[in-house]
Amino acid sequence: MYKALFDHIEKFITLENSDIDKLETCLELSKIKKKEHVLTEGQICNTIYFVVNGCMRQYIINEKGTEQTLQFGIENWWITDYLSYHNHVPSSFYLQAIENTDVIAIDKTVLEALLIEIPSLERYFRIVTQKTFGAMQMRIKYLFTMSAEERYHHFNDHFPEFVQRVPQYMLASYLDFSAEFMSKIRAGKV
Amino acid sequence: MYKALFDHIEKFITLENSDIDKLETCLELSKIKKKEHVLTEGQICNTIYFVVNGCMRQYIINEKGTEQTLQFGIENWWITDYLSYHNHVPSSFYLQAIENTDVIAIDKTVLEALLIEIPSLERYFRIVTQKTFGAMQMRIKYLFTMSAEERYHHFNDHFPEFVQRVPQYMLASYLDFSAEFMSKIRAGKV
DNA sequence: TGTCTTTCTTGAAGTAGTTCAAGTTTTTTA
DNA sequence: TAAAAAACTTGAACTACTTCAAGAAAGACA
Repeated sequence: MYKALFDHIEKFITLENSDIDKLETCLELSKIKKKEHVLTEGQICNTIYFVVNGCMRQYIINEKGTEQTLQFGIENWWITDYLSYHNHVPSSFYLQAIENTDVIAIDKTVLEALLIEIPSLERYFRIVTQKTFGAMQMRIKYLFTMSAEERYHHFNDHFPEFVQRVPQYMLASYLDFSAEFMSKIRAGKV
Repeated sequence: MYKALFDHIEKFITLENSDIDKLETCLELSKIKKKEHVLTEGQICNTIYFVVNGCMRQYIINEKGTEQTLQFGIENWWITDYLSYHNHVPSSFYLQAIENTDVIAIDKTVLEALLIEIPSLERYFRIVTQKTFGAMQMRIKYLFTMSAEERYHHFNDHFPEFVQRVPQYMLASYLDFSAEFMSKIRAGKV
């Protein structure tokens, strides 16, 4: 089960066998049930999650009481609240499983120790974060330049399987429009 | 002039004197004139920029021919197109100085060599990128939950000096509304 | 200093989305 | 397999913005 993570790491750096052993002793697999939270608003986030199987999401509840999904995390993605994690401040977000999900959860103190033991992991996390940041820059571009309908079709063209996998209302909020409008787009009534 | 960067790095890691010497030989200061570009759409981005003095921005030109600013970079910020940088694909963005700006520009090949020579720099970049990513997550939250007027006041409350520093139309597009609407918000006509 | 360019302002008209409320369909659970 | 819960649909009314066009003000530079 840890293999998913080892494989992912080895896309970016080379691990010695001894590193793999060290890593293995630090990791712990955790099963998150659908709808279960691993972080809620106001908590301090001290953990970083690698999704092995399933799907997580980061969301907020706005002042109208509606959930808005800001980020999804599927297989081979890391997900956490980096601001709360690094600045040790209460989180503004919820982190929830939207399927039964297997994650590797690494506690901040464990990770710190690990990064000292295996410095090349710094490189791994640096590259992965920068690439994710690059994807986020593109997402902002799409949010800024495309209409709701264009965003939906663009997303659907690029990730058709994923669109089938999550409730429409979550995807709607991720693409920054209402669930009702999503319905109308899909029905061609717009 | 490099001191700004050394100081910034030492907020996160400790540099040996020998590291500082190594670093110093690799860095090159570059002066970017106001309105000058260091990256235009379609180019591959092979450089990462640390702003010492002045201000840069990342922007696009949308299909109506209007510029939309996606990101600003002021003193002590790194700015680049991470997607183009890592995936070696043409950039979707422009990177431009909006004031006469001093940057430390590090070429990808130079940086790669540097990171091998000074592995603790991986840690520096990892932490800086993750913190910036955290800030970006908050930005998305604000874009999703606040009205145009709220976004303006919120930004103005947090960065009043910066608001004075850039043209309103650039800030308007960064906050994702039109320059005209910005005018009306400021005049209280909304 | 004057001229050119850039930035900001204003109002009127238009529109891409939201909100609400109610009903229907699908999925989950006991 | 029935009942409950979650997710999706629909139309009508509304609104937070955009767009356009034109003029005014401020800033830059020859």
